Amino acid sequence: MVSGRKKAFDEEVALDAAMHVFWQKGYAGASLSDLTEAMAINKPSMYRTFGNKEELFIKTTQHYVDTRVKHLLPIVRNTDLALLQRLKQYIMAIIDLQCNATAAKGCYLVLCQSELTSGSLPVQASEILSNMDNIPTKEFTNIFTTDPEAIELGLNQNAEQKALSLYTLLKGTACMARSGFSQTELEFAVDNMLAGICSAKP
Amino acid sequence: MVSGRKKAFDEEVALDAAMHVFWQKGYAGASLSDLTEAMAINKPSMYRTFGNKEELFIKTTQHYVDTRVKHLLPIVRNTDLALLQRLKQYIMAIIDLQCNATAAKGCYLVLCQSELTSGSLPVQASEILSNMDNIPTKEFTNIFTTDPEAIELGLNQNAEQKALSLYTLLKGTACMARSGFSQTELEFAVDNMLAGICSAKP
DNA sequence: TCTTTTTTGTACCGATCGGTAAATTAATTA
DNA sequence: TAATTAATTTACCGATCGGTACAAAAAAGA
Repeated sequence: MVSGRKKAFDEEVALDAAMHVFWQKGYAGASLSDLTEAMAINKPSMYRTFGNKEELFIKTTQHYVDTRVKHLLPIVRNTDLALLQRLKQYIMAIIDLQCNATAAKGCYLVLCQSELTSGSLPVQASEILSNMDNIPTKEFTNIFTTDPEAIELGLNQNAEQKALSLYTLLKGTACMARSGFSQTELEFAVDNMLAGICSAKP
Repeated sequence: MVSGRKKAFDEEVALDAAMHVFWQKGYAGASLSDLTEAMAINKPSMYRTFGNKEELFIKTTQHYVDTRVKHLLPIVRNTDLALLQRLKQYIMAIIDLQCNATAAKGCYLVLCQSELTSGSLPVQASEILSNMDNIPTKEFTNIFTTDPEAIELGLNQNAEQKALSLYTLLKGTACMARSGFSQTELEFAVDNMLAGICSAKP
């Protein structure tokens, strides 16, 4: 076994606490004092364990995706359900995350992506957030162009625009959730957008 | 005439420059150095003319509404055009503002409203931004419940939810615009949402 | 010209920013 | 037990934050 004093905190717990700070304040708005206070450790422990503020942010971002976002994908890929049902369930699960998260409202990624244009983010963090900005649209587009049920509904026509419409909606609900709107209030917007996508004429 | 040295800068020009800085960096992210450099004045001139950072922000926020947002309202109130045409034109005019502004992408208000929950905004600025968050929904709701054409289309049914759907969409396009998406790409989302709202069954 | 009024430039304030040096404490190995 | 290794605490670093004191500069009235 490795010798030396034992770490007095759980890295995962500290990471989750830091994630909530970034979720609430963004990258630039979260000070090291905010972070280390929430993580219940002091600065040298943070720097020793996570590197620096940027590396901590990159790790919390990955932690957010791994623990909050990634596990929602099977919902929309579960072909046991009808396509529109899965789509609705998946979108509502995301909105549930946006509205009913324990500490911070809205979406961690949407908030921090708004800092991209500000130029306040370090380069590596910028690239990671920028790359994540295309994933949901690709997922929706892939479903619309390959799923038999989607093709039957005509969703393969202008698939990418329809996918972009859903992603735009989700960014909107993230903002609305941050402003305090409830999942129930936002559900109507989902229904309306889904209805619009299905009624679109080629 | 009032004696004393003449001001060497135009207040309106300086205000517009400050607005663009807040538009790009948000309230907390915009430092006084950023602001005074863009305004081409030094700090004592700024404090003498505008008070402090918060008062400057309040004035630039009002300046944004007055010069960028307010003049779009007649579009949606112009009953010479068919309802859906005006709605589309109005929404597209807002998206034009979000996508094609000279300096900063996205919406000044949406960006700064995301700072509300962060607690990084002074109280008075918070209240102003918070109050503005209800105006568009009220405008849409008012149209849906009073306009004869809207009633004929059934938009008076669940009017507030439909209004909230459009507002959610606009917040989404603001985020998308900030990420670099074009007005053309976002137009499809508008068409889909409008189609969804009109196809909604009571 | 001389005084008064206002703006400007410079230089600074305490507080906080992200980050770290150095010594202490705790756990392991020898 | 002694030596080694790692984590903790405290105290500090230069830079920047929002904000200001003070004196020089420029415009007016007397």
